[in-house]
Amino acid sequence: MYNIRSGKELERITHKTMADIVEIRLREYLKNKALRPGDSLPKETEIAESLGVSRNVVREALSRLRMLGIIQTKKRTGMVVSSPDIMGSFERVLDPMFIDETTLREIFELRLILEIGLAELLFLRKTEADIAELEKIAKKQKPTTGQHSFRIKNEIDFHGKLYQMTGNHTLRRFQDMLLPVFGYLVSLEKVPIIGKVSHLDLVEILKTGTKEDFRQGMLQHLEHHFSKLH
Amino acid sequence: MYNIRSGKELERITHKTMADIVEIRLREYLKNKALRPGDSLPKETEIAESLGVSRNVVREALSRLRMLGIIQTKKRTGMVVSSPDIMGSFERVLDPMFIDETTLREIFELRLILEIGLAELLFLRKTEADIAELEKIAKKQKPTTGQHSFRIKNEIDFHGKLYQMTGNHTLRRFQDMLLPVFGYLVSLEKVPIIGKVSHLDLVEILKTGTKEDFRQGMLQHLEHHFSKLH
DNA sequence: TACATTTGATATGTAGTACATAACTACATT
DNA sequence: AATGTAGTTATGTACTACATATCAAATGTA
Repeated sequence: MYNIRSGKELERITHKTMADIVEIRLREYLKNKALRPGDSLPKETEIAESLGVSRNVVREALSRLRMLGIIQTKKRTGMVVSSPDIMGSFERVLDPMFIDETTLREIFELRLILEIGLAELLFLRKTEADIAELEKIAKKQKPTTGQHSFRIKNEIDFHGKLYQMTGNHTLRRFQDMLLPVFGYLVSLEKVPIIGKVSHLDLVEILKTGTKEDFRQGMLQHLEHHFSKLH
Repeated sequence: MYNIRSGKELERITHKTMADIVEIRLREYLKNKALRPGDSLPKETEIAESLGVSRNVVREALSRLRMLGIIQTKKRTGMVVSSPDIMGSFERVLDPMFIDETTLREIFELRLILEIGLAELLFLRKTEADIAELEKIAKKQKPTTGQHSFRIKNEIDFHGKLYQMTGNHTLRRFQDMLLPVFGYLVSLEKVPIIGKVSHLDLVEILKTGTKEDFRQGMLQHLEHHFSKLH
């Protein structure tokens, strides 16, 4: 059960436990049998017997798949394949607590990139109602009375609304998860930095401008973030 | 252990198993004690006793954290907190097999958006050597002899190189994971569609053009994908 | 003293048994 | 036909026992 990757360097020897192996075998099983959500799996005892391991080990592997939402279990009925919430599983590890500084910065960049590309979907799907709501959020922000915590909340509300306006639910949830990372890094700013282009300016562009205008506007709005990249 | 959300509608009753609860409690424990990678956890039997559950249940919960890379275990030494590979955990569920059509489309959109925003990092970090390599990849593609599988591979190589050139490792891996989804959707195309702007054109823009030129070029290159959105 | 070897202790890994519990099925009751 | 009851079954939980890797201290050797 040892695994030495024969490359240039000596890599870490990783020991696979039975639970690891069973997890892999179960994934292969799902793939090979091309099981779709709703299809049912053999019962725990059968799996254990087939693989020649204790039910205990099987349950540890199943517990993982269950957590990810790949399978669902019910007493007496047994187990069925399910469609996992892909963002939910992402969320399980995306905690600034665990993540090293480098990755945090990279995730931050990822967000900036998304924000620029957003214009595409935004101009495809924006509605009058959405723009009105966005404007309401933008107007709440008073540049002078800068309570730091409020500023961040408003920032989140505005950009969150933008993501929601794309009509892409997955994208919206992705941003939701990136928020803690974003918040963490912004909280390091001592002085609140206001971009040359305000939220209200962006709303105006959405009303009367073009996709390209919006991209440029967003770039200006996030200028102080981009300028920190190197 | 029942949970009835008292709202307007009757919502589904969700049953939390002990393993679910223990998983949550362990996450809280890590948070509250602000444990950092390297710090060690109590041993299984102690956790089981503290929480008043069997070691079995504790192991199922730990098995989940272990899979995500949040903790690592060694015999005799015990368990230590670890920094998870965030993309790795994503990978575990991002299989076109499990994902429903709607989410697949949303992920595809996500990729298109990234591709547009990419220009920011690209023009910040491109090097002569990278551009040379990119050009080599682009030249391999012969528009006439269009073996479908080769075309896809070349497509992946080119765009993969672009992501790699951003110097953002997380982004690169993110794209890697999106590839199966991308490949799946592109494979549905009967006739290979060539954009108005070719790979070689994009290379040329990288050499002599501006960020904005590149964004426009990429938009043209992916035009037939964008045109399908609504 | 310095180093190598052996031995024991310890926490995780695996196996197996037993029983609790939810939920389906079929049958009985009104 | 609707409701209630009993039996069956697969998962959920608990407990025990032992295997195994690994660290640390004790022992032996130069």
